Amino acid sequence: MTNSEIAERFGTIVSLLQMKGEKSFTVRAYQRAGRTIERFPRDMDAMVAEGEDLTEIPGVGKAISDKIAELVTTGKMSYLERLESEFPDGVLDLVDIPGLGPKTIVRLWKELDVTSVDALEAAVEDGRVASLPRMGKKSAENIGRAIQFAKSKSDRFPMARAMDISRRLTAYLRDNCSGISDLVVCGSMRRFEETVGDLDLVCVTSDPAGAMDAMAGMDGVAEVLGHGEKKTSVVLDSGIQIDLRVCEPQHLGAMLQYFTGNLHHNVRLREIAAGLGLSLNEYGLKDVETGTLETYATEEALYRRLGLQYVPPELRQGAGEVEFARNNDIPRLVELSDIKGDLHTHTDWSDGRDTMEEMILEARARGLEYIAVTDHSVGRGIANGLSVERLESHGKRLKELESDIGGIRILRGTEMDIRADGSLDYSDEVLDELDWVVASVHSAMGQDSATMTERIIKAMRNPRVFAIGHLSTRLIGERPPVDADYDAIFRAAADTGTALEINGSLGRLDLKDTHISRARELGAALVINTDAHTTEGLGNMEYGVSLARRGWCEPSDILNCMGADEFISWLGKKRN
DNA sequence: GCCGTTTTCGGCCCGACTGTTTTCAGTCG
Repeated sequence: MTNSEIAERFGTIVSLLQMKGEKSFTVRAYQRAGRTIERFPRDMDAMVAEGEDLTEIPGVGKAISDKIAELVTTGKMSYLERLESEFPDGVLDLVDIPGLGPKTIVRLWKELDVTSVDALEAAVEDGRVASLPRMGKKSAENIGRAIQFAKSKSDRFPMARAMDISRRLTAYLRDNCSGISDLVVCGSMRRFEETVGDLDLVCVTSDPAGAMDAMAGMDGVAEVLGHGEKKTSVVLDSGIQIDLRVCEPQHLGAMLQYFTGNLHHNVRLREIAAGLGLSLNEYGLKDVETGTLETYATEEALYRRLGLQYVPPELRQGAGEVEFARNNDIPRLVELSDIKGDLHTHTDWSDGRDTMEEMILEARARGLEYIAVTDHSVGRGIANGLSVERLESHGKRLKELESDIGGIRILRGTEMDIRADGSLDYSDEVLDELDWVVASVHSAMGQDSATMTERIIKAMRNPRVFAIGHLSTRLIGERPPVDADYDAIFRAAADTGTALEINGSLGRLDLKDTHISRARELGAALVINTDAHTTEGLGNMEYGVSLARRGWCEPSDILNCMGADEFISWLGKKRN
């Protein structure tokens, strides 16, 4: 059973406990535990099998630990089954309807015998919902619309899609509102989660009403959920929700902090504030005794006042980072300017759009000291993979360009297929002629865990393989990651000195954050690459860096933070 | 249900908006 599946069960428990009217703190304990488990870098399955103490996990105590153990060993959780038996089937489906909370769901069930989405729809139409006390025509209409929305809405948006929407949205607001001095996209996008639920924008403007109206009146707004003086919420035709909040400049620090989150990070900060006799809200810190408000124009100042080191947005996951900040243990995370080379790029020799020359010039313009051009190997027929003969010409051409273009070192590379049996697409003799080899899985992705694990480790044992590309092969929202023993792969990477790629292409973001942390812990070397197929694709480095930051990477963890000379000498050592 | 530079018991974050109400409950983030 995967961690996600376990987390899903905990999500169900949370909904049921809320409907039961259980103490909010109990509910929150399950909520927190579920979230922690979902993101935990190791499988609960394996930890239980190895007899490890789950209560070491933050937010997991005796009760929850026992429930996890029962679930992974028997496949069932008696506590959950008991809870489920207290509610009719179908009531849980109502939880997914926005605006409908546990209190209302229970009322609908007890007072109208509504136990399914269809029954609710009928009750809205025949006026029974509107006739309930403290409900009314408008509430019933809203529920009706929410049902339609829930039926059509997509889940969270992959980062690639959300980034695109966010860019157009901020451009629209800047073009259509006068007086905007700051406009920051906060929330999960600023934390660089791999998917985004909604977009949270914070805006400083001399014309708040204008910004509120511009948001509500934008083309492509399907529905206005709220339209107040300080906050406007809309849903776009694409189904994504936008929350725009305006504030005054002296509140910006607290406002950014508040809307960047995540929830657990913010709760932790408020606890710390409370310990100082202060109450943290989106306007600043309020002295509990006197009611005086301290305001902060920057997040840095706010964290400092709380006795904390500044926590970069990517780390604000409510996973212990606040304690690190308290002890001044937040490392200096890798930044885009630390990256000196790109080690995974494609040109029109295989399935890239642009020429070698264009790609190299763009890399140089971006300030890189070196670039590996890694067109596909022969096995990628569909991607115009290079035969041994073409690979030879490819390398020659790159050497010519290195001297013609100048100012950037060029590595003759390949992104070579790891075949289904773990053998490689080029012979050792061919690989010996190359400067840099990334090996990747592109086929037979449905193999069982043991086969896939052995396949990848076999490739790593070849000293000519410098790095494994996009290890999990997932495409966010499209293709699941391969089934493999990732811990075993990370250990083998450390043993063989093979680097693992952090692929910054927005559709991939692979390794994912928790795997990065784990691989780093186990001593594997990492590289951040763009997997660019166009000159613009070289901009993916920014995303790869954000992802690496979510994995707590420092420049020393990342091979391509080395300057060209140092890196090339590392290559020589690795090969021997 | 979890947890401890306030604590092994008694705490546990805070405000905007809406709808149906005349003062607030519910939901959301």
